[in-house]
Amino acid sequence: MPNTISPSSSGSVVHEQVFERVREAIISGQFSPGSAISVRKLASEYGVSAMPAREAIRRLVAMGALEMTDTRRITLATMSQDKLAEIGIARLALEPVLAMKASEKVSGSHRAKKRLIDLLTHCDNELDVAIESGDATDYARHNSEFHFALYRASEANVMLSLVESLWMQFGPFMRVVIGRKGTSWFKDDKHKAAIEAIRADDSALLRQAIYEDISDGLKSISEVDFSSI
Amino acid sequence: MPNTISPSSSGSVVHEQVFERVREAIISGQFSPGSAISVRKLASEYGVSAMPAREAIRRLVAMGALEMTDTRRITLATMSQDKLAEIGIARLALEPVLAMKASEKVSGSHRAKKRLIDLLTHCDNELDVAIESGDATDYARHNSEFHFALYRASEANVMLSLVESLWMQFGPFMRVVIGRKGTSWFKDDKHKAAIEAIRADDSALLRQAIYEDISDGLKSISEVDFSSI
DNA sequence: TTCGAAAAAATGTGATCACAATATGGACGA
DNA sequence: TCGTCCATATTGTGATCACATTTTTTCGAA
Repeated sequence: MPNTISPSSSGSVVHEQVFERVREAIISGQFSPGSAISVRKLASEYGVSAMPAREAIRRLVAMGALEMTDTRRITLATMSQDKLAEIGIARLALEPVLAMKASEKVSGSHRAKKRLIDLLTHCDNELDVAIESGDATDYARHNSEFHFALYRASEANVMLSLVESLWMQFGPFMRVVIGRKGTSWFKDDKHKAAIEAIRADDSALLRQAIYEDISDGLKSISEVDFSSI
Repeated sequence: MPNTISPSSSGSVVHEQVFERVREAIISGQFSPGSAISVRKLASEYGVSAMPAREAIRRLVAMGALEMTDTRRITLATMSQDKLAEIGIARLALEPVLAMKASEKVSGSHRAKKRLIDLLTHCDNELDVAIESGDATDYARHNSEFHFALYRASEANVMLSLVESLWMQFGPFMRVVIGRKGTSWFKDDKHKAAIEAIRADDSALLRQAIYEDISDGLKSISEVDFSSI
């Protein structure tokens, strides 16, 4: 039981720790779309009682990461053409703005800017390793880490929460697509361009880079056959 | 205790009914920003046990409608200049798109289009009554009803959920602002222009009308003194 | 072997209790 | 009158149980 939650985990509230763990797992694609989740299974998996698992699940359902069937069964969110289109529109509308805000935030402080650039460079390097090795799970995790490291720097928590919700909804689906098409299909991201834009304090250019990064990614998966996922 | 939840309420799940009731109350501004909420109080107010109240609260916290203090107290979300700016950006990015999608959805069916126009006209008429009578609560409720009647017609549930989250966050604050400045301050909305745009199947024009409606509303409250709310 | 009905297991939900932490109100002293 | 401290009430959280419903498995008949 390597997933057992230790008392030292961040946040002394158990249901919060469960939520964070599951969130991480969902975004990095460790669950399959439509797969079943249950209160007791989740509880025993993390070595907690039913209550924290219930609360974490309730929260994940509210964020759209989990769905409840008509018979009150809990599953991971599924994907459809329409839903993916919606998520694409929302991502393109929100994430470039977050990126721009992040750039503007750190442009005033050399220290903060360097810290962000270093962090993003680190994430991107790990991403390149994942692409090289073809590990879809690592790719999904490090790609999300790159984006959210950038977005978090904007300190725009309201919009950040919306974007998190979006990522949790397409994360499991994205993981399947990556595993099917191969990580190399997604190697031409705009991450290095984004880092350079931050370095140049060019928030408009960063906005453009993130927009294209998202747009390209969406294009890569638009011709996927949904019926088999 | 007129708020007691009856067994016949929609959705046989109690915590869902509690959630809906509180959500409605929050959007229509029946709570003050920062006011205290507790599990047991909410439970007794709706005549239910603690569990459904807990689950409803958890869900509302996940949507940003409620906040948890550092000492684990539950309060209604508060507002700040930064937060309002974020909400404004997100609203302007998402809601006009929802409106456009709604217009495109109903433009194919005369019956659906007429139904939507009638519904929106009804909402707008009630809104005018609220403006006339100066009832801030009625204004808040009917204004939200107008917007969401439109957005729901888009059948874009992912984006709709994001927008709902935004409204629940600024709803209580908005209610205070309306009560302070008076409903007549908000009488120059673009609702009638929006209805006409739908009638003309001009989704771009509708998009513009909703954008301006939101933009004007934001402008009206941008000079509010936050420290007293 | 296959299909369907019955038995068994699993599941979400609601209710209640215990507990540690926090907030509240009042008494007391300066 | 004002601040400090303490007793009390309130609160979020976790744990456990019961129950109705649903899912899964089992087993026997065709």
